[in-house]
Amino acid sequence: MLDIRLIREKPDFVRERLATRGGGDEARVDELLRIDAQRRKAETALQALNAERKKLSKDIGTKRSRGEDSTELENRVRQIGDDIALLNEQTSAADHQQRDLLLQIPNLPHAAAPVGRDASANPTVRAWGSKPQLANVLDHVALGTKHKLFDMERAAKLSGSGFICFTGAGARLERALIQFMLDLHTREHGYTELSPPFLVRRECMVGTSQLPKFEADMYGLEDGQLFLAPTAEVPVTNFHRDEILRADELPKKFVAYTPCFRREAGSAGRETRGIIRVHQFDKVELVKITAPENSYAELESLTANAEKVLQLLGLHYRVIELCTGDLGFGSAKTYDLEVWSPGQNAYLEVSSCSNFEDFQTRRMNLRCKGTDGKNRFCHTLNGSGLALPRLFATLIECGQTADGTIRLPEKLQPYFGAAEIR
RNA sequence: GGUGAGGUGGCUGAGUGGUCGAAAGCAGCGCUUUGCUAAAGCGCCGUACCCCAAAAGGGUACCGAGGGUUCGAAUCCCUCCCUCACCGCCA
Repeated sequence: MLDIRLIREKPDFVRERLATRGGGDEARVDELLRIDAQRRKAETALQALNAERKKLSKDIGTKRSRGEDSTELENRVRQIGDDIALLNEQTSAADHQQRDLLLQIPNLPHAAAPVGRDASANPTVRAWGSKPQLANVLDHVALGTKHKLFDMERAAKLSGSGFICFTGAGARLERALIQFMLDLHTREHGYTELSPPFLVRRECMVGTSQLPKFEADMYGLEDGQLFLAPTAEVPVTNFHRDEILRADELPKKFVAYTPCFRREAGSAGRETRGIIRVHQFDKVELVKITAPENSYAELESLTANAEKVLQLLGLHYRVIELCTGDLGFGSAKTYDLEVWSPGQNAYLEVSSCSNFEDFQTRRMNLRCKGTDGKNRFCHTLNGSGLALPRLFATLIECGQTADGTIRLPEKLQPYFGAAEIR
């Protein structure tokens, strides 16, 4: 959520930054300014009336205690009460209107973000490794079928299309990857492991900005209050919601494994083959809560932490920075990690590392006390470390050998319990 | 799911209709005293928003959340959330 004061004081700046996203949100600034002015006007009038009522009510108390007649005062206060009720309604209506609108407006892209319309304008920041030389490449679907690593048809029988059921060695490989990544981030990178609930309240979804705008993409329970978490970002970032953290306990670094549930409404057709895009997938997520001045340095290290997974698995990848038009709703700056999939003959996004600055903490009222004793909104960051299905797919594709076995990276072998899948 | 007891400032905890944004204690900050530490004394010590060009200053709201009663609500009533205890059910 943007700061209404920033919008009030620098409307042109806000319009200009929003315009770089290409979503047309800059057009809402004027509406917001109008509501803000209304709100403040009503609030000022309301406060004046409240002050008067407060004073007169005390006078009534005084008069009564002296045994004097206070009927006239009471009538006056009663009248003020009616006016207050009216103004109160106006004030809270304007207040809600303002908040509702603010919740719909995306974050401002970082000043240095590459400006562009869509993914084609995303610059590559760096790359690691090189494409493997493979002959007669089978893609992950063929490999998975051949080695019985997952069963798409039976998963559809259970839950419909877009679901996957890992089987046998495939299920074990999935589990090994999760364990491997959790160990790496907790032991080598200093993250605290969280195992959060997968169902989260509506407020949490608003806090991390999945709601109100993207409700159609979420799985909600019937009561409308609980949602299946679309990413561990939601429960983990909201862990400290409504708190004031001490400066000396920052940054908070959390890692969590959870399944992720997404309707992916309207996304069928592209990049949906096999297990590339499903309604439920596993992910290990990194989350940081930082002091405002450190968040960009923390984004670099968080991204490096995610990259480390791919490096240890020996998978070729590139890091791209999202341009303004491709940036997620709440993010000010995002790096995507894309791993090379020989089967898809394409790079696949396996991680998205973002700095939300105070966009989320404003929504969830998460602050920290500065050394000057003043409360400030923390900055939040998150990144996949990593998403499982695409990593799984790439791993088996890259591990395929001429003799038909799938060779696993050395680092993973102790977790899987074998060097290869036969 | 049922019954009962609760939710007050960083913490403990008083407060059942008016002068209560809220006693007191602890923690924290400043000053005084002191050879150091300690102790004692004094003062300060919540958050958000509004007015003001800004500062100074002034004001309003907030005692789990939201409604209601009342001239006036931390205090009375209703709904919800949460915590604790016991019962039921259950991996």
